Amino acid sequence: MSRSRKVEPEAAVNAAMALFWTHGFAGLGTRQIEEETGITRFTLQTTYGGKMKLYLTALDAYLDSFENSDLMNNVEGDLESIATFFEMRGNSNAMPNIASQGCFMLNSMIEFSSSDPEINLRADRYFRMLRQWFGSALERSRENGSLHLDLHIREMTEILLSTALGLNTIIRAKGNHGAGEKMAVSIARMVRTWGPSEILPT
Amino acid sequence: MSRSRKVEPEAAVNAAMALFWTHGFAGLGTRQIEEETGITRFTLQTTYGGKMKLYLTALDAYLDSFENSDLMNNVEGDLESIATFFEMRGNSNAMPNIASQGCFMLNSMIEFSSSDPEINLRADRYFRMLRQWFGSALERSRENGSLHLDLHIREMTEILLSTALGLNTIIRAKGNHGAGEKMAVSIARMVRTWGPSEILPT
DNA sequence: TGCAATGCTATCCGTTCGGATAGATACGGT
DNA sequence: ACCGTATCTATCCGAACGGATAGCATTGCA
Repeated sequence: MSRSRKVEPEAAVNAAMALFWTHGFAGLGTRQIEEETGITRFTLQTTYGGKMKLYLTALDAYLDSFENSDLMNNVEGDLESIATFFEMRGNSNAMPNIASQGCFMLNSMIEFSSSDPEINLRADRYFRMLRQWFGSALERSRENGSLHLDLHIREMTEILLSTALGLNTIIRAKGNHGAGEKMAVSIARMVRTWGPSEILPT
Repeated sequence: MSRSRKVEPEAAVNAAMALFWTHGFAGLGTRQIEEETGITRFTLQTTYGGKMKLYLTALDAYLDSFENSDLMNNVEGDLESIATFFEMRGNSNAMPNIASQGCFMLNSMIEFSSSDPEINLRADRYFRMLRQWFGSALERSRENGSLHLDLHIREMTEILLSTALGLNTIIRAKGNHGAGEKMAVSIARMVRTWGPSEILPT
């Protein structure tokens, strides 16, 4: 058989994910990938198919872990789950350090604009996931009778999507979750006003 | 005296703005700047101080034109102005083509993260402008009695900021304003529910 | 009409880019 | 112990990068 790998593929992809997440695609060189992941430039070509393929692999891994997270698979999700989602995103203690770099998928969409079909596919997957999760949580709230009747679920879903993107933007721009805390708390509180009680504690 | 310039500085900076806006900083080479703006690489160094300085100049011009726009200087701005702002942003016919590339400042924040002090200064200016405009429009609505008493102006300002960022993100990701229309309309409608009448037409 | 000033053209520089290649090395089945 | 195989190390490549420089062209004023 063959010589054993210096770095396990999973660890390598995770390390590459963090690097691309932080520096973007154009901002990260293959030599830096080599240094910080342990992947040699040779292996980058032969095993991972080059820089762009590795990037897409890392992005897929990112979306996979998002999709497989406890949060996204909580079949009991309702209005309160949504509020908690935003509160967590803006809380430094609840999030890993890397999340201070915003959202990898969002960063990717901004860098590539809509010019790369492979990126577009993944962006669509991301939007689908978020809309689906927000939408079904709102539906569940409606069924529970804990959502105002005059709210449009489709429209509220768009609102939630936009605020989630905005929150990740400001976190990246400021470089820490704390900077998004005020925004996250505001969003969470707004979401709760969509529930039956609309009294806001001051 | 000296030889006259081939390209007027203002036109050159505007052309550079559109290029950086579209391709980002790392994604745009000095030779491409040369070809598409008429600025020679020589002049880029001597007159504009290099690629980064030109980028910052273009970014400042972007923020200036934003600050000096009719919209931002409407001293009568209220809840309806905010709703209109979002509707316009998502309307292809009301926006210049370049706006399908999202917001130059947002793109810049994502690309540079929080690593460049010069970019951070401009990001802060941008946030200040948006928060100030949203905030004062909300205050005016409150004074007019056309804002729900139980709404917190500071928190609604954060919501509006996040949705504005999110809207620009999705427009860039999709490559056209139309893609943001559903989101924009949803945001506008939510804003109007903050007014005295909370009945939503279906 | 000549002169000083400035932008122009053309070329060169060193660096870094992503990727390719050749030979050394380590591994596991036989 | 040997051998095939896959990964390693160590280069090398052409291209593109941002920037620098020398000399030509053009300008308005003296």
